[in-house]
Amino acid sequence: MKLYNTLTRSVDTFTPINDHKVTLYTCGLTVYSQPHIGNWVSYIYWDILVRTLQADGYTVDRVQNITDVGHLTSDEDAGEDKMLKGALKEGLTAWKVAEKYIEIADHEAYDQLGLIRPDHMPRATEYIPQQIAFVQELENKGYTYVIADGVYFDTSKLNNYGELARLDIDGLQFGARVEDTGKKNPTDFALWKFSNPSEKRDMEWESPWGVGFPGWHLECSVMAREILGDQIDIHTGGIDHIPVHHTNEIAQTEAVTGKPFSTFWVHANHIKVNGTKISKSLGNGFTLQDVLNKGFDLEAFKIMVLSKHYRTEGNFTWEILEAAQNRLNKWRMAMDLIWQEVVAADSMFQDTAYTSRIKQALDDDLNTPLALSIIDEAITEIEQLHIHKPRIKTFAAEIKLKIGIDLLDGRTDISESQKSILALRQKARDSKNWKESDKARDELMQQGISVRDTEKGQIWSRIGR
RNA sequence: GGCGCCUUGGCCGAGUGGUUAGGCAGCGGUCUGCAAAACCGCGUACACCGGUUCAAAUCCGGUAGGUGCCUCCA
Repeated sequence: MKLYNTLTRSVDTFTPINDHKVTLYTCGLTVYSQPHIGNWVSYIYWDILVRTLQADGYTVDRVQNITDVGHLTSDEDAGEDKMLKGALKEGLTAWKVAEKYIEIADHEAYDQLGLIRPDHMPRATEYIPQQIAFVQELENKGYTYVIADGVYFDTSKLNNYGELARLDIDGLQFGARVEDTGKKNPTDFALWKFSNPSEKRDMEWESPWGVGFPGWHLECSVMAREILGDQIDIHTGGIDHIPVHHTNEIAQTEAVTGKPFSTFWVHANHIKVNGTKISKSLGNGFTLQDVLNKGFDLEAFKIMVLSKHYRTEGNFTWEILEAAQNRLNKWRMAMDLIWQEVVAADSMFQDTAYTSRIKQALDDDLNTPLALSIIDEAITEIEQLHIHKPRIKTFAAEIKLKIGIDLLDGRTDISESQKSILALRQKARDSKNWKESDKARDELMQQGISVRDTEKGQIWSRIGR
């Protein structure tokens, strides 16, 4: 398959380090508040990435971390601790806040959105000794220095620092909005922060340098290395991570290992809400529950997300979501044909003609909008009664596997009594008893089943789900 | 202020030099009552100006508007 690599700024053919196994690391959520739809957008794309790699015959070994330790609200010295902030707000300890939102995020991602669960979901707090050991390695190699508030990474020791983001180091200066805390270079970042003695922290640990907590970027480098090894195939994240977080992950890991960290860096663009960006600090993000409360299916939300490419910026409005819901309804209603005895058109449905094109689209840098348009084509052909029931079922199974959307989800044949109403209606129609036939139609409609008359006879479909 | 990105028909959104994207909404029509979320047909779109080329939505330059990062965030 081909993937856009932020390192090279081009769409490159993907080849893993090992023949059939792909190691994949995804930056996970910081679990201090309710996830919003913007958070899920990226994970929906990474889900497609995993599915596509699997369809290409790879075994995917995937790590998605859980950031359950509070790094500061700023990469610099100033700012509040996010976990503490969340804890304070809810009257809980930082540990309890983490527990709460881990549970919520887990439910939303894997139960509600039906994403594939990563193979490893390590928590930052479970890797404290390893993080300390990692900093010691950096210290031994001479990449660190200690100042009043913590242990810092000296970015000037690397000659390729900032390569990923193409940072213009000379153009960066100690900014006016950042206090000068004694860092040697503006891009230097904390590896280990010391606890402020005047402040009570829920989360702090002993270290060779003093009591404190790990810096923001450390956990990803450490957990990726501990679980997947020194070098990985793909590292994913949101575009916001390019200039700082991923840049610093690369700096730390490559300083320790002396080898390229990840072959591919893949970044998802953000979705906006009504044209402005979603930001946790602005608190303007809708949640999955908001989507459900408005009567939409989460699969419609997934379709809305996938109808744009992962690298282009998206926008969320209820109108756009409604269009996606209508599209989903149409797909599902076509599926109802597999329960019905309709006379097929001359040619029969060719599932593989569509699924191979879908695979091709996904292999081309995850072109999900194109893949969805191919589903549209397939559905149109099915609606034209080019039917072959086993192939429609195979097609639906393939869509579920490759796209993660179950077209047959919860759909069943109509009941015997509903079938007899249908038969009665046909009888009434044959004798042109319109009053009776309309009554039957109304009765079925009340049960959520619409009937339409075609030259091939009556066709029913369930409305919505 | 510095560094980026974006601009496709009412809405969403593929497409990177010449061939129909697709969906949603809308309009018209079809199927021997009506209806229908079904089918068929309809929009001749690519911000603006200039350049390159036999040929540009697609390449180059400029203009305008929008937007992102430079503070946490997918």
